[in-house]
Amino acid sequence: MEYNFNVIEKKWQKYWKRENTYKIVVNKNKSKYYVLDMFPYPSGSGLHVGHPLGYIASDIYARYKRLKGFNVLHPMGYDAYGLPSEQYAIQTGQHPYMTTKKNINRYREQLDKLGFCFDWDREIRTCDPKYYKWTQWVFIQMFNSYYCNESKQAQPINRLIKILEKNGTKKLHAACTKEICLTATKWRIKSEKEKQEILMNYRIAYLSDTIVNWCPILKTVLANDEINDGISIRGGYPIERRKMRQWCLRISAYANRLLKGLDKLEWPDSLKEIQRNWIGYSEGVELRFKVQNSNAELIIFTTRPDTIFGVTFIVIAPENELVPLIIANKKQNSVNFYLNLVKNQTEMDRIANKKITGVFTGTYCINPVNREPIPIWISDYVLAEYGTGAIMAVPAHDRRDYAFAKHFNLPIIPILKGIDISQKSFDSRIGILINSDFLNGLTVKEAIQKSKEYIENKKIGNSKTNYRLRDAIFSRQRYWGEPLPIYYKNGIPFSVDEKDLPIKLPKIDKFLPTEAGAPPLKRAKNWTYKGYPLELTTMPGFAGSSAYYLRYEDPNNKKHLVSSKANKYWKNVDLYIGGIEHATGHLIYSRFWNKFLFDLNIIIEDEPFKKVINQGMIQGRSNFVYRIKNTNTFVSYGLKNQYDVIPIHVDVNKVSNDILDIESFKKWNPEYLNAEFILENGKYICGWTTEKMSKSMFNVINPDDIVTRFGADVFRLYEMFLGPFEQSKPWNTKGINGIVRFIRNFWNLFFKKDKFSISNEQPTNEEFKILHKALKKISSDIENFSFNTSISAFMICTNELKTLKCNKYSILNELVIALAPFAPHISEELWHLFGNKTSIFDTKFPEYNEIYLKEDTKKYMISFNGKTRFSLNFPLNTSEDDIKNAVLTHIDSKKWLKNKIPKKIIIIPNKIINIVF
RNA sequence: GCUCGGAUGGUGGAACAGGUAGACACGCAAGACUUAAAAUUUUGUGACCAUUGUGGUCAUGCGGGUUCAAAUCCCGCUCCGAGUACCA
Repeated sequence: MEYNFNVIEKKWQKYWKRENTYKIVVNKNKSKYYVLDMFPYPSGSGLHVGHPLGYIASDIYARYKRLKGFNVLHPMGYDAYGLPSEQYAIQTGQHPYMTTKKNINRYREQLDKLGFCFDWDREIRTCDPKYYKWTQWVFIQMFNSYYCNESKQAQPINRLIKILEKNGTKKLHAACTKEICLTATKWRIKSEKEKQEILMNYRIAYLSDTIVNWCPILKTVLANDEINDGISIRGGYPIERRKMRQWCLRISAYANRLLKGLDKLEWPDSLKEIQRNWIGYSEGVELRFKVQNSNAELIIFTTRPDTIFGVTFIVIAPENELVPLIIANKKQNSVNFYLNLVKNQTEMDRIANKKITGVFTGTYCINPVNREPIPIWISDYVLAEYGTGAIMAVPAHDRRDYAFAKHFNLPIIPILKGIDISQKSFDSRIGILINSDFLNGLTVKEAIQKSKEYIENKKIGNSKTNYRLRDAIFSRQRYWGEPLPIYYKNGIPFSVDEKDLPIKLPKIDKFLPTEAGAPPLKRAKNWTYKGYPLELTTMPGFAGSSAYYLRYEDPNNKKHLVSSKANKYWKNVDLYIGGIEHATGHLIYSRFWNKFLFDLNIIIEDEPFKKVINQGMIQGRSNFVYRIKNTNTFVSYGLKNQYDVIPIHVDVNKVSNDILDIESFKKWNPEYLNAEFILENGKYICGWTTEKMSKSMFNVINPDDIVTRFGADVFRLYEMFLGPFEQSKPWNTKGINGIVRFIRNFWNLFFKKDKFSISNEQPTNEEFKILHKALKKISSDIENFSFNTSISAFMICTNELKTLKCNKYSILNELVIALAPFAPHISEELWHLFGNKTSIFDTKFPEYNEIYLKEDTKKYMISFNGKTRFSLNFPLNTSEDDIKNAVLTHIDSKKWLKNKIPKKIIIIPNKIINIVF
């Protein structure tokens, strides 16, 4: 009987829906397993074949775990806030909610066709007020918390106020924007406004003047992970650096925990490495340099205190607050000129201009170790936001300082023995110190240690750990995002009362910023709370996705983000599947939110995702035709070198197995209607290459088309068979026939002349062996995410059973269950043909049994000098001597070995016998 | 620049811990079936040499090394990919 996937797939999709097969509830008798996909942003163009890759893998794994007896939570939802809907709204006036809703429906339709086992009752959308109520709620908790460096966790801001009232800032171990010194008396006499400003210095969600990435075209601020090379990732617009008052999250306070936490996670090493680099741990010292003829002190951070005798100048960032205090009178003009120059360049200019610029302040400071005066310079190669925004320059041992010194003709003092610095600096940390007084003769490592001790003993500085990780800027001057639950009373920000959440996004007539440049929410009527104005900015894209996994655990809870009962059962995500592009964005922010909620005792795990797997990208496979220059003649791929040709992208849907469908190509574009073709072997062969899947390259494959032609099961199997899950690979419909054949062969095992025909005979040992060998490989491959090889095992097994004409129930029943995670529809159909009345997913995954895999003889490879020649079988417990003798006899019988005498015979039990001549 | 990956037939890729390199699949070639094509099916398929057959030589980016034995471990290089970048 022909396998009619159209009928069968629809039938079972309806059945699963009707029977609520995938509805999951807490069940204390079963262990939980939480499989999560990174939820999609529903874009207007729908899914292409690359999108479902991760969903298929998670679906297979979730079904597998379910069959293994776990209570599997496998939800899905939508990350609904985003720039494209907003841009579309600005252009068309259509409310982004409508666009988003339409896109979500389209996504759902496409996802449903693939037969996933999501529990749709738990669906969430980040733009739903019922959901973003909790995003706002977490923000309020952050606003009302500070980070205590002593207990290493978030604490209520009221606790901080009590400490300030009692001791001032003296014993305050709190993460802060900048160090403040204040006595309790002084704190008490501050005005309410002043007090609130001081608290802002400590809150985890705080308002601050920071240098931000401003995109003048989008009229909004962007985070570091939202830009690349000075250009916004969404839209590709240039970025400027501006100082603005913004809401920020003090993620930097968690830097150390975020770094340490990585060690116990089962994440890909590359992903962990990216996060480690992004957090950027560096250990060094902070040194105080007194400014000559002034009370000012410059604090600089260095990881190389051993180079202190090589310091020949100091450089501070143009934005450094101390700049006005330092400039000598006579240099006022030239410094101002330079500061203006720096201010007016965009981020892109700064990156593009590798030019060395800077200006001398006319002022000197004193090297705290050797008391030498050192000139202070200003240059934009020093960043205001890292360390203290000032560096000690050691041109002999730092590439950038070297370039600067050469450019402005400043002295260069080497402090390591026997190095050549005539062409470039010597940056590596290997060598013996010279020119360095008490450090002379030490290795760099020893010198770092000794200089550190010296600096601390002399009280001219202290040890310090710096992180590269910056606080997250949390304000966006946009409409389509969660409103911040903040209102202003006399200019002082207060958080909205929790019982008044959610603060719903107001209706506005236009989605653009106002003419005066205020954020779009300024357009809203009555945008107030208790009569006071509400915050105008909205939350960034990562807000809604930072704790969404918790909401799936208890999606309809009106009182809590997640009940402790639900959280105690479902805990955190066991397996999280998604792209590596979220390494420095979503995956860091969620870890931070999660740790914060953990500190507040709202949840019981301090990491959100135990195991992460990154799926590879599916690239497009573009096809080309070759047009002979200035003609309408196209030449086949193999002959193109004989002509002067221009390659042209051709729609991959007009090509099959790289052979062009000429008629369909002619109709594609009126220009080609009368085209001529130079063929090879009667065919027009197209060239091909691997590129990103995109409309402009005509290489987009729509999963709907594949499903229509081959069915969802074949599509699922083929995506997994394409190659290793974590590797990027091009889509190529060419090989799909292999899967079609496999499914047909598999199906035919159950049928004889169009009739379902299964025998109840006892299988032979050989048949059992075939089955159990496959089961062993399949289950271990699923556990290792090696889906392609596990499908190979199915193919081998199917072919072997086909050869044996085996249609025995005991064999096929188990095989069908094993296939169910991959091809749920066909398996469910066959399962019901066996006479079962419940879903196949309520049964148990078959265990393999070693008994059937046992061999009575052991195969030994016989190799000469390591090169394998032939193999011999020996009964299991043959002694080494017997084996040796047998081998020697065997060699003797070979004519061509007559004159050779073995020097040594090495026997590796059960494996190999190597004979050395 | 720094960090992390990777390189295996015509193609996608197998090879668990160093032990038969190329599983499985695509493609290709030849045969069967067919008026023909498609589909199906059988056989072959790393390269080279030899051949009635058994066989032999070379092969996992390049050059070395360790080992009885290396795609796998070590050292050096080439190329490709990813992340990050005046982070002091």
